[in-house]
Amino acid sequence: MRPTTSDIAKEAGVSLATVDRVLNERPGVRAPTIEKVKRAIDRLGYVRDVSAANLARQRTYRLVFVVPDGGNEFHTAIRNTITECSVTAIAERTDLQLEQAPLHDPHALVKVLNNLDTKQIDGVAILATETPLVRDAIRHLKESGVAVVALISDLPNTDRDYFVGINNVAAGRTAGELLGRFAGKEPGKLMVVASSMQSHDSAERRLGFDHVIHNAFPQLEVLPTMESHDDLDKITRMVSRSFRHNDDIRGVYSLGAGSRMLTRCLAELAPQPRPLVIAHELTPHTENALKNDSIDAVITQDLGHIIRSSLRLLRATSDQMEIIASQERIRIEIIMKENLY
Amino acid sequence: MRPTTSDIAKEAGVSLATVDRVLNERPGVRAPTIEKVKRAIDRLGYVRDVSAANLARQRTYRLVFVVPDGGNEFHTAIRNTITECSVTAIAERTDLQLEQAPLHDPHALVKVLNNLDTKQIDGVAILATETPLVRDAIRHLKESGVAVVALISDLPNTDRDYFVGINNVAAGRTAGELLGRFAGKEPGKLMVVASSMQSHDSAERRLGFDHVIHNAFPQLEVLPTMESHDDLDKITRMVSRSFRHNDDIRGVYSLGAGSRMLTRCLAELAPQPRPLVIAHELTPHTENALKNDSIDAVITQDLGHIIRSSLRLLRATSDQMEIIASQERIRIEIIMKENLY
DNA sequence: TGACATTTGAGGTACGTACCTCAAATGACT
DNA sequence: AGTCATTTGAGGTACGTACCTCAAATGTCA
Repeated sequence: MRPTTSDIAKEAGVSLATVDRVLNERPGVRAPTIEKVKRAIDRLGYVRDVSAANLARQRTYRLVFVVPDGGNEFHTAIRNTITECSVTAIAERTDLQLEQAPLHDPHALVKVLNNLDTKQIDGVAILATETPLVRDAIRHLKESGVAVVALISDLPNTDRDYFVGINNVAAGRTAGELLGRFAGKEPGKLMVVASSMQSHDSAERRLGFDHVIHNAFPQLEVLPTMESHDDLDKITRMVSRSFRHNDDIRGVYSLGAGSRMLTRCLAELAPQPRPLVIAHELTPHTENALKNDSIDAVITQDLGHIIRSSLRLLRATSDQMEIIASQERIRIEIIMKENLY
Repeated sequence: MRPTTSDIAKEAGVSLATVDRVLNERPGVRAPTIEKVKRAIDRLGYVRDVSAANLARQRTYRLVFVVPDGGNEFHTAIRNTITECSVTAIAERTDLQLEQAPLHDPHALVKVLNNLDTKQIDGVAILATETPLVRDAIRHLKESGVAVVALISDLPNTDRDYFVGINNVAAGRTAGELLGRFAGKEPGKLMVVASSMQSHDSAERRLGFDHVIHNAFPQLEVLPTMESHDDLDKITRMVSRSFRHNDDIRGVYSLGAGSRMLTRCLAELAPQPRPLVIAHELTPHTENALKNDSIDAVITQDLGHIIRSSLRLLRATSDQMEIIASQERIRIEIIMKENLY
């Protein structure tokens, strides 16, 4: 049987109330007494029964996810995953609230963050790009005792507690290795398309990609990044010009999540047989593209894992509990037609 | 606030005791009353507070994992993962017990299974090959009210409640697609090595592999499977003979987890540049092999996810709770040097 | 030593559910 | 209508922890 608080009280030779004060870090216990209790806890191997504790505490975790509104199918997928998780989260006494803010509008985002009632909230998960304004807003949240995690794109110079997502340099390297190996020995050029190089992750992916291609596949030349800014006409013009100027394009790397436009304009513009295509983020669209062979591979991260990991981290942080880092690592996943299901 | 049993009692116009009888399927309630209560449950969206229930019930889940002893580094990794998980499982009122049985000795396995005290146990997770004896033992467990899941290798013709692992045909297809694409257009032969074709998973992987190579990469020829039976001399002889007879071996596919011997004998026997190598299961050894470029890719499944998913499924089954299938799917992961970390 | 603050103990209630007992109400059947 | 079995209600205790109050014990300092 697991030891209970009373067992500790007996073992330490103190009363239940004192054990309780130590366990919940309530004031009014002298240092030596605290030590006595802690030693008893160690000796008996006591672990607090979280279920009973939450029951007694009537504890419900109130967590907020702040993610971009509208945007591409990836952002939609994120919002859907959060909504899905909020159902099962109820069983773990966790209320999820979804807040949206325009992706490239720091002011709007900060307004959302500052409007959060820090008294009511235990943690916030944020998917955004880092700006000084955002840094200040996060500092304010942390100072109010709210746990903060960065989602998918890290906010390294802020006070966030954790980053939940993949290493984007490594993701770019993975794309490079895959594309390089698929391309074979013949020389050729690689097109790189992003929706915007504003965001940390795109820049990091490009970095990793270039590095691997340059070192391991020198026969391939990486062309400058084309930024679509989510504008179909613009990207069509750029891609079309690129194909006219370069007759030996072996592959295309889509850095961001806006692959929908890319595949559409490739279908029109690309010579046959089409160049290799590697994109990021598994969405209904890229899934389809894999199935009908218009994309060769997708580098992705499991959104369900990301959200569930965020939940665990936010809860643990606001309870000041320890976390097992190895169980929270998000893998860089490679999805091809055959391991899609 | 979540509705409680008393809320249901009020809503249904019955007493708390009756609600309790319905919830816990105790006898002595007439059908129409049961209906009334169930409708109230639906109307209020009541979900039983599992923590409180377990607390009241003094419920601890006693689960047993039966996995192969000794064996290769993959089996060691499984045992380690189970041991790791058993620590965190305590916080969820779950006691894990690890039982070992020789991999290819059905009698020993069945002895272990039959020795389990079904009165004391809530669920069993089994990693084994299917034989009639095993089928009977599992039936017996199920009849005694024990939940059963098959781990990693399915036991399709038994009474197991769930299979936790990847689709091995798809895994073989993935290996095929990867190897085919890496190999390029030139013709060549592919060596396939397994520790034993006894096990379902090896056979299924081979099936998927052959299928993809045959249809998508007809320039490649798949050689007959070589069975190592975990014998280094034997596998060395076979591989050596194969290299002598075939001068155009482009790739090697290691079906099972026994890649350690394979890479060792490839290092000695394979011509330079070495053929492509794809193996299964990420272990310290394959991880190392990826790092020093003696393997090109590893197809794997996340053992942590598998164990944790098994825990959820076993607990849910023995509580007769519903499962969210989408959250329990195990992905076929592709690991290369760059997404290893 | 007395006054006072701090620390400790004792006891209580609460959380939501499980499970028990006993009495009361209801229904079925003669 | 009376008997009896079945169904329902009322009330209780318990699980392990949190958090509250009040009294008692202990320590500190003048």
